Amino acid sequence: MMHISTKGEYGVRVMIDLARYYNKKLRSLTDISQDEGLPVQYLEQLIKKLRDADLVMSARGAHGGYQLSRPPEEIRMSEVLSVLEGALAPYACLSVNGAEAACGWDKLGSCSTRSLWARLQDAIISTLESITLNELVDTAPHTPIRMPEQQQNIKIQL
Amino acid sequence: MMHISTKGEYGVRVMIDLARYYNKKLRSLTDISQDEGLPVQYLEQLIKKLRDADLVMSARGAHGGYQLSRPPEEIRMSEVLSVLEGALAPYACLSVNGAEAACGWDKLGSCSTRSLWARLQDAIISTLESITLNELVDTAPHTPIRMPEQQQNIKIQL
DNA sequence: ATTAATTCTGAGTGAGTTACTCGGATTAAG
DNA sequence: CTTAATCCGAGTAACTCACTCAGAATTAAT
Repeated sequence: MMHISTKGEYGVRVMIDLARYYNKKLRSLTDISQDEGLPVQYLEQLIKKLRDADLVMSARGAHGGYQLSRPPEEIRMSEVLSVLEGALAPYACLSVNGAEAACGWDKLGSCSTRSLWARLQDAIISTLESITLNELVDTAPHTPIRMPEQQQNIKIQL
Repeated sequence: MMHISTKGEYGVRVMIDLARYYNKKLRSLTDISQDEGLPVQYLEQLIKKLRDADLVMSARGAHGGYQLSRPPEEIRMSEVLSVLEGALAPYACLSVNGAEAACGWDKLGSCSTRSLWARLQDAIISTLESITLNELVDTAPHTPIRMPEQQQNIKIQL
């Protein structure tokens, strides 16, 4: 029911790749794309978000590329994913700063589902905050691969 | 980033409504629709899933309607939401019976993001399993309302 | 200087999903 | 027989996703 889009999936893979080369050398998108098996031009879009959020730094021109702007152990998955998937709660029910306006139902005094989504959100956020980039690097042996067949969303089964 | 669609949101609201009338009387969709402020014909689709999953029972004809097939305290939100949102993990990375085939990357020996999604899934499932219908009924005072403005997805902010 | 390698940027696109609506068939109560 | 309800399948406008395309800007190496 809940799914991570390829933005999140690919973006995390890019971050893991960059973590492997942290403090070693710059990584170009074509290199990342080949080693991780992901479409370059799509990655350009994703990494722009990561750069805007100051999670990665870039160097332009020949022999340019990207690198993490912080050590992997200081990068939490909550940050990475909220940047990639574009977090924002249009329904103020779930806005983080509770001061925001209420949703349509809430204004009328009874938002029966609010506590449900709130607890779900808490669970998601706290687990993602508890996982840092270096944990993922450690568990994954690095063997460059080719791209699998056409991608789709990754659905999380309940 | 992760969002609950109106299927999940509306479906939960319907279940809460039915829980309020559990063992009292049948509830017709038009009644539910008016009291909860939701489009009838859309609810027809949703409640079909709930019935197929044996979460609710129906009676046809005049004075027909729906009722829960189990007491609210025996209905977990994990059940309700998986029925409504249609759970299935196309990427076997996340299939519940671990015996399934691996995803494209996994076959090649390195699925670096697997442990991340697995931990996220665990968190989501366990929180939803821990919440039963009657909890939501208790916290929400019942005041029939009209439909708010046009609905959209409910996004969960990170 | 020129070329090649790279980041950057904006626009476009085909396929799929979402959130519904429409039209009607079936069933049962009064 | 009429009315109230569940059932069922199809259709649709708007949106999102997962990309691609085309090209401008920047820099290193030759």
